[in-house]
Amino acid sequence: MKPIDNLLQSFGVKPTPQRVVITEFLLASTTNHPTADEILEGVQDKLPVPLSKATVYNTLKTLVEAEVIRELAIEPGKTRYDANRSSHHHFVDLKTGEILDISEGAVEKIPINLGENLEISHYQITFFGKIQG
Amino acid sequence: MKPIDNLLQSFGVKPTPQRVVITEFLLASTTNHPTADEILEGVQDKLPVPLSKATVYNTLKTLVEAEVIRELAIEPGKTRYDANRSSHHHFVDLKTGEILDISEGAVEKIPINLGENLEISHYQITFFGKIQG
DNA sequence: TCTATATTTAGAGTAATTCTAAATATAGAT
DNA sequence: ATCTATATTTAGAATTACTCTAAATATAGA
Repeated sequence: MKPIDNLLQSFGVKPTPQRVVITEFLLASTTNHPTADEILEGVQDKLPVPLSKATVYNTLKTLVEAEVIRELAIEPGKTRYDANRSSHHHFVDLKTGEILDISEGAVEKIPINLGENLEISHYQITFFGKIQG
Repeated sequence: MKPIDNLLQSFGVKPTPQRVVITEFLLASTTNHPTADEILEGVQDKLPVPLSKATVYNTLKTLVEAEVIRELAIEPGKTRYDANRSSHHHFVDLKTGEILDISEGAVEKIPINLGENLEISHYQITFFGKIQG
């Protein structure tokens, strides 16, 4: 059995061909965090049957709910998807819009206390800047 | 002259009635960070003329470009607007979706070094958690 | 007041996402 | 292997958030 099949199984998701190729595509997309359209575009040739956008959206929803992938709200109006399951932050290149993952270990832990009434479960930092040539 | 008129003037934005009521509405919305639709809904009675959604979107764009307000990408698919111009982060209540501003001073500065090739211009933290009753 | 420019408007258009209903695939019972 | 119930996928319609267009209105400066 393919390793992706195992991954999906272990998250309780039945590994259909559509889900497998979409998950593979996302795992291979380390710096672009594609949108649903980009996923459809990048994946449709990898199946012997036509792939509909409804399936892409259904699959992404299934994978998000099973916590195989994460949804990203970085630019207004566009939902991007991220298959990096380790805790991490993001760096957005102000020139190109490229989005890099920043491992949690790269950023010192913030000592936080926002007051007694705010119980923090997690936080997410988005850095904006330029990638040096 | 109204203080809002002055505020808009000082950012180089001509204070039309539509812009004034939209800016007032946003300044009064400290915990909900409304969407364009919520703004249209909340503001249309405050003018003697009908307010069109094109005007709401035009005005929001003008205000964002003039840096009177900020656009927020927190939930996928919805753009929210924030008239708090001081540097701040956000706290999202996982139960209600309510979004609170967290002043920059409430969070210790992070000593950051993401490597030589990443030049950070600013960062933005989103905290997720629960507001204690 | 006149004229040029800016702003606003209603409604059409577009892009991203969701819904619907039918077709196909799959898993488990026989 | 076959049958049947359930899950998945599909094409296309529908919805939502947003943008565009062209005409009407308002405003600023000559």
